[in-house]
Amino acid sequence: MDEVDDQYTPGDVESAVETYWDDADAYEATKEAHADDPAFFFVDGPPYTSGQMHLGTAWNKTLKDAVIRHKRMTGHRVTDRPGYDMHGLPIEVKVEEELGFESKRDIEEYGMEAFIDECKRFAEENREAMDEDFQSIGVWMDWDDPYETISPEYMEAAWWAFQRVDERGLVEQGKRSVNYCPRCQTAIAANEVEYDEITSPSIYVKFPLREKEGSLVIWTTTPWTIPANTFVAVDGEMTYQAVRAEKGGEEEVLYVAEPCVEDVLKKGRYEDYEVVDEFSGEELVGWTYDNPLGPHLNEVADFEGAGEVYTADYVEADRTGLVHSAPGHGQEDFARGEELGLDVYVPVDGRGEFTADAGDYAGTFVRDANDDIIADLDESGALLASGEHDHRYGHCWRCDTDIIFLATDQWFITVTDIKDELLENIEETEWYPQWARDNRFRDFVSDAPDWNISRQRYWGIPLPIWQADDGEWIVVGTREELAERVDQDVDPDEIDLHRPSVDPLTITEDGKTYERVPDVFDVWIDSSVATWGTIDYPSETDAHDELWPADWIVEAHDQTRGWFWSQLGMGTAAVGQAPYEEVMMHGFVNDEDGRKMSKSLGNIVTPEEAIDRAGRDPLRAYLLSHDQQGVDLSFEWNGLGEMQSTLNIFWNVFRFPLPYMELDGYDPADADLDDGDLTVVDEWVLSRLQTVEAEAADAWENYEVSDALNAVLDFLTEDVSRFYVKAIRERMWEEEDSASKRGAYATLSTVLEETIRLLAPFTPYLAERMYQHLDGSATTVHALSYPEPDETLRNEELERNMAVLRDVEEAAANARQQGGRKLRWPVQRVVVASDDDEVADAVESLADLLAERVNARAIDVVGEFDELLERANPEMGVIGPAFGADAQKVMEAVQGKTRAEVESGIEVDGETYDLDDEMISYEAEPPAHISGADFEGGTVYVDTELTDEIEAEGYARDVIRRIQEMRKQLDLDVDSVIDTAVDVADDRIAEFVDRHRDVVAEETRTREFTTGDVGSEDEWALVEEWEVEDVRVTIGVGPVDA
RNA sequence: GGGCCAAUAGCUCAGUCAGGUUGAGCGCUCGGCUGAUAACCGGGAGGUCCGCGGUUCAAAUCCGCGUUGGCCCA
Repeated sequence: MDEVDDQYTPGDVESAVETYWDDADAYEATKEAHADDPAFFFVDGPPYTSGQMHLGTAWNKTLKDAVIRHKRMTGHRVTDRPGYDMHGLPIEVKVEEELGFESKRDIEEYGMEAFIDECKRFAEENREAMDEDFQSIGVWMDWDDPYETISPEYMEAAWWAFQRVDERGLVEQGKRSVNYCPRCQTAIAANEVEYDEITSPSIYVKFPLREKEGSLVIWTTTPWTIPANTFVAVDGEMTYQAVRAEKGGEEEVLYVAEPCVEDVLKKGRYEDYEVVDEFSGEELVGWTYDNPLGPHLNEVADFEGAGEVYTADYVEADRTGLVHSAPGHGQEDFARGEELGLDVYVPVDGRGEFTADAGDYAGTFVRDANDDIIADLDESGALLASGEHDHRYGHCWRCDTDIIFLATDQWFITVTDIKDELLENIEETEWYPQWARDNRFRDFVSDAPDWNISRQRYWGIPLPIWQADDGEWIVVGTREELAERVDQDVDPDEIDLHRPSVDPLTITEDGKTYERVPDVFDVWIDSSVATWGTIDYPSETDAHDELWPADWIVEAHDQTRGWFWSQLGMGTAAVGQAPYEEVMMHGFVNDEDGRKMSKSLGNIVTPEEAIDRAGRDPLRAYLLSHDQQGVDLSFEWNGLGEMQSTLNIFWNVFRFPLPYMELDGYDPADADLDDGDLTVVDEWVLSRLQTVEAEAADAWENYEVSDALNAVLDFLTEDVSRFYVKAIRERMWEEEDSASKRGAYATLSTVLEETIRLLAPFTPYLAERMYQHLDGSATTVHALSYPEPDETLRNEELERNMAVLRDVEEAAANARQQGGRKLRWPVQRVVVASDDDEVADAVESLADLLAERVNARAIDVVGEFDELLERANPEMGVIGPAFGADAQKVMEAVQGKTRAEVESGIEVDGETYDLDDEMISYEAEPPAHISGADFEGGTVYVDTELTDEIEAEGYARDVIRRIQEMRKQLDLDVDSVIDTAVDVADDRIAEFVDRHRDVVAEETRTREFTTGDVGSEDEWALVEEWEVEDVRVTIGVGPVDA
C-alpha cells in the first residue's frame, strides 16, 4: 500500500486498508490502546433482522462509528457491542410466507418448535448478512460478539426487568379493547398499526325503544359490531328531537340529535316529517331498547345495565348524534363501559370469527358477516339507510390485514400510574436536538396509554408469568430462579427459554399450582432492556455496576415512539430511572425530491450502489456532512460526487509534497517545526489549524458532527489547498537544502498529520492510508489521540490580517481581469485604498506576501486614491427642461467629461453653456491603465501599464510555462535535466526572452539553452509550436542522458 | 383529525435560537493558474428566502393562518 496513486481512487484505498486492518489487527490494537481510559457506555439500538442495510441504517451506523472513533481518540474506553433485534411478529410473518401458511392453525400443525427453529434460522441468516453490510462501511464495533435478543442472557435481562416491574405493582392483567390482527391472531401494539384509506359500509340503523314508540337512530361503519352492542351513547348537553317521519304512507317516530335531523331524514328518503318532541341528552339516559339483530342471535348483551342509553364525551353532533357502543370492540366504548361498570360482551373468538352466541353468524369471520347483517337489518325494517364511507383505517404493519378492536385478556405495564415519574425522568436526559425531547417526546409520553406487553404468538421472549386458577401470579426473574421454583428438573445453564420448552413447566407453592401464561412479550420489550442486555446483566454484574446507565444512544426520529420510549418506560417502571443520559436523534434518508424511498416509487438507492459509484469514505463523509440532528437528508448523486471531489483535493494536498520530500530524503514523520524557518504563511496556516481544532472540539462537544467535519473540510479546501499550497510551491522547488524549505516541509507535514487525525472518525480508510504513508509508527491512526489546539501556535491577529489579504487578493484578481492582464505578467503596482486602519495595517504587514501573490512590483496603501478622475453623468431630469430641444446634444457633450472640463463650460455647436451643479453628477473612475475592484474594506487598484521590463518578464514566464508543459508531456522526472531550444517569430519578443535566458534555463532545469532556429525535429524528443500573445514560438526539448 | 420537523439560486445546503445589505459548494458561462495537472483559482449570470396576514423603524429570522414534503399519533 505504499505506492501513492496520482488519482484518489476510493475503491483501491479502501480495499488496501481493509486488508491492512485485518493483517495488523488494527481494531484490536485500537481498543487495546484505550483499555485503561475512562468508560464511555454506548448502547447500539438493535436493528431488526428482517431486512438488509439501507441508506438509513448505513447513516445510523456510520454516525455511531464516527462518534465511537472520536470518543476513543479523545481517551475513552468505549462499549461498542452491536446488537440485533431478532424476535417478533415481523419475522414470524416472513417465515409463514416462506412456508405458505395462512393462519395460526398451520403453525400448530407444523409444530411450534419446528416453526420457532425456522424463525431462529431466518433471524440468524439475516443477522450474518447485516454483519457484513455494516462492516463494509467501516463500522468498527465488536462484530465477533454482538448481542442478540434471542440469547439466554439477553432474554433473562427482560425477565429480570419485568420482575422488577411486577414488584413495583405495575403489572396488570385484564380485558382491554386492543388492536387485534385477526390473521396473526394476536393483539398488536398501537405503533404496529398502519393507517390507510379504505372503503367501509356506512349504515344508519334503528334501535327500537322498549317502553316508548319509535327508535333511536345510530350510524356505524362496522355492522359486525352490532351483535355486541351494549349501550347507546348521547351527549348530555345536546338537544334530541323526536320526529314523526312519513314514507310510502307509513309513519314512524325517530330519535335524532337536532342538528342531524334533516340529514338523517334525507338519507332515509322520507317524504315528510314533523318534530313532535324535544329532549336533552340527559333526559334520554336510562331509556331502554332492543338489539335489532336480536332474532338472529343466540345471545345479546342483556346483563344489568345493558341495552340502555348513557352519556359519553365521545359523542358529537355528527351523522345522528347517537353512538352505538360495544365495549368488546371499541376502545372508547370500552373505557366508558368500564366507568359505567358494564360487563364486556364479546361474541367473537381469537380467530376473528363469531362464536355460537352470535347465532346465525356463528363461525363467520366478522367482516364477512357485514353483508348478511345489513340484509337482515333491511329485512326487519331496522335499516334506515346504507351506503359506503371512505376513511382511514388501521391495518397490521406486517401482513396488511385490517385490524379489529377486540376486548381480550392481556397483560399490561401500567405506565399511566407512573406518568409523573416518567416525565421527571425525561428531565434528567439530554437530547440532541433539544426540541426532540421538549416537544415530541414529552407530548408522546404524556399521552401514552398503558403498555400492552402480551402477544398471543410464538417467536418471542415468553412471558415469565405463572398463574394459578384463582388468578394469583408469580413472575420469575432469572434462569436460576426458574430452576429453583419449578416442579420439573431444569438445568439453568442449559435451558432455552423459548417456547415451547418453558410451556409445560409448573410451579407449586403453598398448595397452589401455577401454570405458565402462554403469551410472549411484545417485541418492544426486547429492545427496551438493551442497556442491561448488552452487558449481560443480571447474569454478569461487574460491567453493570460500573457502566449503567448508558452515556449515549442515537437513532432516527421514528424511535421517539419506539426505542427512546420503550427504554424510558421500562427503565422507569423497573428501576425508577431512564436507562440513558444522552440521546441523539438523526433523520431519514429520502430521495432527491425529499420523498421517502420506496419500492412503489422506484426511487431506492442502495448503499452498495453508492459505494460502487463513489466509495465508502465519500459516502460516509456525505452522510455525515449534513445536519445530524433531527433533519432528513435528501440523497443526491451530485452531492455524493462533490464529496468525492472534496476528498480528492485532500488527496492532492497529501501527495503534493511527497516527491520533493523524497528527493530531499525528508521524512514527514520526523517533522519538527523548530527545524527550518517559518514564514508568515506557515505561521498563519498553523494558527488556522489550531482554530479549526478548537471549532471541531466545540462541535463534537455538542454532537454537531457535521459541523466538525465541515470545519475540517473547509480548512483543507479553502486554506490549505487554495492558499497555503499555492504559497509554498516555490519553496518546495528549491533544489538546494534551505531553512525555508525545511520550514515548509515541517509545516505541511504537521498540517497533514493533524488533519488526517481530525478526519479519521469520518473517513477512516482514507485517513489510515495517508497516515501509514506519512508515518505509520502506530499500528493504526485510529489508536492515536484527537488533535487539540496548541494556543502557543495561535495568532488571531495574523488570521484576521490574512483574511484581509485574501479579500484584497480576490479584488486584485478581479481588477486584473477587467484590465485584461493575466497573473503571469507582473504589474507595476497595486494600490489598496481603505479608510479602515485595521485594513491598512493588515495590508502593510503582509505587503511582501501580497506583492508575491498578486505579482506586483509594489504595494501602495492609501486612505484615498488621488488619481481617480471624476466623470460627468448628465442628470436628464434637470437638463431636459432647461435646454429643451438642445438637451440631447448637451447630454452627449457632457457625458464622460471631467469636473474641470465641465466647470470650464460645455461647448455645443460653437456655443458655450454653463451648467448648474444639479445638472451633473460625478462618478470617480480610475484613469486608463488602472482598473479597480471593491472589497469589503475598500478598493483595490491595479496599474497594468506595460514597460519593456514587464513585457520581457511576462514573455519569459510564458515560455517557461510552455517548456514545463512539454516536460510534463514527455513524462520526465521532476529533477531530470534537459536541453532546450526556443525560436520566437518576432525579433522584439525574441530579445525579451533572451534577456531572461538564465531564469528560463534554471526554472526548467535546462543544461544547454539555445535561441533562434530550433533545427530538425529529429534532434529533439519533442518539438511544439505555441501561440504566445499572438506570437509564434517554436520550442524543442530533449532530455540529457544521465 | 392532532403533534413535531422542514421549505432560501437550476441542484444540495448554511444563515433562523439572539430581527439590521441572503451566503457557500455543485452546475452554467467567461477568464486565469499550473511539475497537486483527468487537479486548482477568479469574474459573471442566476433569489417573490413556499404563500397570505400580523408585530416592528426594520422580518428569511418573531407571531398567526394556509400549501407541500417527512416522522409520529388517532
